[in-house]
Amino acid sequence: MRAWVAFLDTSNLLLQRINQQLREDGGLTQPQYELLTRLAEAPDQRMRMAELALALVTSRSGLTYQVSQLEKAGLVRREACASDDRGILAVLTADGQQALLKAAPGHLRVVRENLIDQLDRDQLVTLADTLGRARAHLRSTGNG
Amino acid sequence: MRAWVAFLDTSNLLLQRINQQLREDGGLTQPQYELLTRLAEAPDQRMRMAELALALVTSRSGLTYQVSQLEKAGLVRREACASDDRGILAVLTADGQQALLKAAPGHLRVVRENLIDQLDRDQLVTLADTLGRARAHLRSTGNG
DNA sequence: TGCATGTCGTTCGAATTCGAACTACACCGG
DNA sequence: CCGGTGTAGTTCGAATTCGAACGACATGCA
Repeated sequence: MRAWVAFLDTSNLLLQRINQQLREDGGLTQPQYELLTRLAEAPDQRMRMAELALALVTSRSGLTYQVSQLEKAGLVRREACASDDRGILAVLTADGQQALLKAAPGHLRVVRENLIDQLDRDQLVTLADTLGRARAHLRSTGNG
Repeated sequence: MRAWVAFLDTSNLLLQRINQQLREDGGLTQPQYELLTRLAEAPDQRMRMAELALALVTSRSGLTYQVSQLEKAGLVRREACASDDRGILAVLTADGQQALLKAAPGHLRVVRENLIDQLDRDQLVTLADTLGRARAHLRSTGNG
């Protein structure tokens, strides 16, 4: 249980720092940064809404809101899905790329200073493996 | 970086499950459960507002809101602070105790099933130590 | 004592989140 | 082709969050 409390505290503290950093840096919030990152890593830099919502662990309505915000800011574009008329693809724009490149260094610095540099390499590898395992279990039992 | 992404995902997934479980179980939310727990662990089951806000990693205004909600529900009581006329003490009531006892088993079960049981004892100890270290660093560099 | 600075908790408005209800479309068995 | 069931994305209202501004009190120094 000690582990869980430490886990939650660390998560909250880090998110606090990250949001603070991103706000000083430019107009992005943490959820928005995360969203853009997923799009940047996706094939053709586009993703289905439902898939994106799952990846970001947010509700579909919440995703609709954030994508709308980013679309107004010109960082993301909506596109119809060829294979499914119901589907919408969120696509990263050139401006979105730029915003991500601009915000990335500060973001990486905060994560590095506050998490990575506090641990040695073994601890870090163990942490990634351990949490990867927990995440896999959580995803595999999704709502069932 | 893999570690940080896994960290964030796991945290979000677990919070999702916990909130879902608590909602099915009875009227508490996760932040409220966390708040009551801190009070239950505190000497005389009471804490200063500012101290509580720090412990829960939330804003002071956010804490005011949650304490007001819990006060309306009768689970928490506000008390003046003897040593500082500005201060307010949040105090756990008997009903608050009851609510905590009622919600605890389900909460513990979810954390156990989804995190603790997925790891062996070494991993768990390492995780607690590792995150404890990161948390200590984050707290020691608080806003400075 | 009197003033300057800082802290405590609250209030306020804006932004973000969620779940439920809804519309449009896909898919399957007849 | 056609109804029945399920999924995709959005809209809506309610709840929660934050930061900034505020009034009340504490603390240090002259």
